[in-house]
Amino acid sequence: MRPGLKRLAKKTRPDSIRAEVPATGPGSEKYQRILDAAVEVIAEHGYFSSPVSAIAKRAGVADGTIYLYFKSKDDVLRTAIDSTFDKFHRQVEEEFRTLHDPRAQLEYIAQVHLESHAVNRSMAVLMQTEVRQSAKFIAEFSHHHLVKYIQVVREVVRRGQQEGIFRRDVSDGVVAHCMFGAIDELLSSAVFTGRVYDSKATAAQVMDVLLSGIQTK
Amino acid sequence: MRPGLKRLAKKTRPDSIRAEVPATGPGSEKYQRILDAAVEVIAEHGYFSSPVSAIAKRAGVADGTIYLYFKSKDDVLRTAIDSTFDKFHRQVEEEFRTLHDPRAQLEYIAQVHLESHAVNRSMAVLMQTEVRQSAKFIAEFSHHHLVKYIQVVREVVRRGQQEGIFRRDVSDGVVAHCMFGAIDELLSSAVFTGRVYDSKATAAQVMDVLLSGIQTK
Amino acid sequence: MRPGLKRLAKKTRPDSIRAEVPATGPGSEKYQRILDAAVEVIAEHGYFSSPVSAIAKRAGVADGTIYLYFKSKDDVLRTAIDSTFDKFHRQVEEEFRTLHDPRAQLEYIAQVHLESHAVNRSMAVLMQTEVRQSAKFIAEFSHHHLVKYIQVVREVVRRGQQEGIFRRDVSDGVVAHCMFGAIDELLSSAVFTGRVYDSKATAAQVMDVLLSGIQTK
Amino acid sequence: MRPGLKRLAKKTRPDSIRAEVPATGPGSEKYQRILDAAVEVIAEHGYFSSPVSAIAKRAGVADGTIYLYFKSKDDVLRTAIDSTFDKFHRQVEEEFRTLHDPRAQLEYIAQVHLESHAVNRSMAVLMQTEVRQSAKFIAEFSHHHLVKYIQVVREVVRRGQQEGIFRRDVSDGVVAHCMFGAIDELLSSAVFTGRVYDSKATAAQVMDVLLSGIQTK
DNA sequence: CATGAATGAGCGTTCATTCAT
DNA sequence: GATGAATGAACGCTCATTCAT
Repeated sequence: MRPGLKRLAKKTRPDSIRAEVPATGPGSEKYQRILDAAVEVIAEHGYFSSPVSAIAKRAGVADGTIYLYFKSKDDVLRTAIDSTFDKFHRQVEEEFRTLHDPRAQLEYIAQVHLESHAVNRSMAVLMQTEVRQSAKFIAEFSHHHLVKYIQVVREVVRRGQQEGIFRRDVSDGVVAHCMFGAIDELLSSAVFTGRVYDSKATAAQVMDVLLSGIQTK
Repeated sequence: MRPGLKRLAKKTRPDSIRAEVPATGPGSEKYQRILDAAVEVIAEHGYFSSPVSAIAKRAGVADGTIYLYFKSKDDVLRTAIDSTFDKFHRQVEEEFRTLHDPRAQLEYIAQVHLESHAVNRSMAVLMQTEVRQSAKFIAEFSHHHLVKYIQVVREVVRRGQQEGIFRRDVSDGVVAHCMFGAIDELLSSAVFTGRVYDSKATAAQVMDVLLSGIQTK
Repeated sequence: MRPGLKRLAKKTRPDSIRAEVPATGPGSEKYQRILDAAVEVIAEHGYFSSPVSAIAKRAGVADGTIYLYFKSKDDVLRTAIDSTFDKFHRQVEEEFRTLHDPRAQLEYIAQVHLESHAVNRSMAVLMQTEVRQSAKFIAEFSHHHLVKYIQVVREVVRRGQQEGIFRRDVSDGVVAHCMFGAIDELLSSAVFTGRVYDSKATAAQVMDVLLSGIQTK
Repeated sequence: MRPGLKRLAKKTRPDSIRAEVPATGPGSEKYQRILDAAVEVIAEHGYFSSPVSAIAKRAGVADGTIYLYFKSKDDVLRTAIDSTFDKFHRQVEEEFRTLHDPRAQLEYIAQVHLESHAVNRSMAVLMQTEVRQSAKFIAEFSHHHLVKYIQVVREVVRRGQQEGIFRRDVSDGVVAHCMFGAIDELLSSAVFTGRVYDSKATAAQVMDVLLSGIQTK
């Protein structure tokens, strides 16, 4: 891509040769190893109780090496959280292309959210423990991700209301927060107790409660 | 030493009466001032960014004084969180003596939970931001409180199921987590955005969703 | 590797002629580029605030390359200072072959010294800011150069005294230090304030003061 | 002084009892010990080669203690340099009250300047080695001090010119820089070689050269 | 010759905790 | 009981230097 530009700048090194992955870039193996190590260590001890040296050790690199790949300790955590949310949103976006029923869409979101536990337990712990921390640098950028998540749910709820599937006399915002909070709490509880569950089945149960309520008719 | 001063200050109250409240115990005024200061400061800057000296300054005492009342910095935070949960449970227990309808009981819990924001904003911030921290010393004992909260809700749900008010085909655990999570997330969102709301009205909305679901009949 | 490129650049000069200048020796182009870059960067930020990587970048070489041409970071600075003093002494020596009047000799030294600002401003800054640093490795070898400078002036003064042009009742050492210090301070002041001046005119003024004093007769 | 104000704020602690010297203030013994240690260590190894830990060790305190008395490592050096210049200016100001002849005034300045070597050799080294360093934070505030010194000399020179004692056809700025430079260089040379001299006699010699020139009549 | 990723010792600074007063 | 000066371990981060390629 943009071959003209590149060729102009580095005429002697054709794109065909190691065009991908700059040595210390996001794609390199060490980059990923550091990220994974950081997620593990921070999940175990918390951000502030995880010295950079502990992350480096877990990743099998020297302390200083971390700073070849990331600007700061903050940057490592930020990157890990960003990429998790990004993956979540990409997955949801992809599925929504073929899944149009609002009920099914909500259930899909619930399921993907709950699956995170199984996919990467450390990351799930980290998301539960650090994302809402009050340290301003984390809180502020994390908040942005949560807002985006809520917005996606709100849009689905609004569409469901327009289509007459959902009640119009409840606030889409309240519903979105309730749904996110319910799922997040189930996940959180599992994270803290070490319980495992079936994501699909649990998602179905949550949706049943959300859609029909718990009161007998 | 300095017996004159002491006598001057306490002259009106014989030692025999103050015996139950040790000078540095939970009842003393300074004890409470330190706790309040800690909650405020930690709510503003986070636990790890709140030096003990900042808490001492806010409380109007010397740094060292804190260690006459608490074993450690951890201990201060732990105590603050403990007492908040204790108060919550006492309040719920008290109300349940006269409030027996499971629906009303759940709504009462929701309302008290949501009210915490208005009652002590700093404490609400702290509960949202520090309680789930992964720093082991906080996470582990916090978990105990959350479990107790969930258990109270589960019992109410189970009673509702026995009384035929709630559906029997949903798990009381899932319902409890959903309810706690929904309320907590609404509170959390308000904390982060600085929004204010009407606790009673919001509690009613949440209960409406939880009891009746969002699906049109 | 990349033999084509190399051959293109050096095609006109057979190896037999380049034999005297080892590839990484003082005569090579890269050697000089590194020295120049070092002087510039150090003049801008100071020795201790100039990472080797910054010098390498400015010189357009890799960090490691510097160590092919110099033993250490110290060595780069030392070499730069050495070569500046050497050039100064060579220039003075050359001129003295045809310039024999002690007054004219002193004025020539003053002028060359003051000209350094115009010739290479970065080098002038570096000479004013780093040469007297207390970091032992710099201070000690710099001192040697200053001593040599003073000695040249002393010899001129002594010759002037022998020739009856200069008073015999003042110490040649004191005079030499006064002259060096006066010129150096004028240069230093210009370096720090960014002022520019006419080297010849300023040299004349300094010599006027030194030769005739400031007192009215 | 300002007893009303003080009494208002601290009514219970009469001024007569330890009215001077706040515990960590500039007057305390440890404050001075740290300053002295810093001057010594920095004079020996240079600012950037003097870890705070080395200064602390020399002062016989823990590393952290330094930060109870100074804001930063910079602050220690800055304070040392400031107080030296302040003392110099106070001394000159004081003497000028009774010493009015411009020639005598210049000679007094020269003498005080040269005496610094004997008074505190480490401080003299530090003044020679760090004051003109290029590290911006030092250079900029140091420059301010040098400018003030030069200004004092210029004023004396101008007064001498008005009184007809000094030639009017030489620039007061050039004369001031020459004089400062000459003295500073003599001092510097003594500092680097370890030579000792008689301040009064040397000051007299410098003034002789400056006033009468080195040329025979 | 040239590269630049990797190293790890060393830096300035913070802060929970202690203890002499 | 109360103080706050003092401690020193621990932190995040930098950078001179090496060495496999």
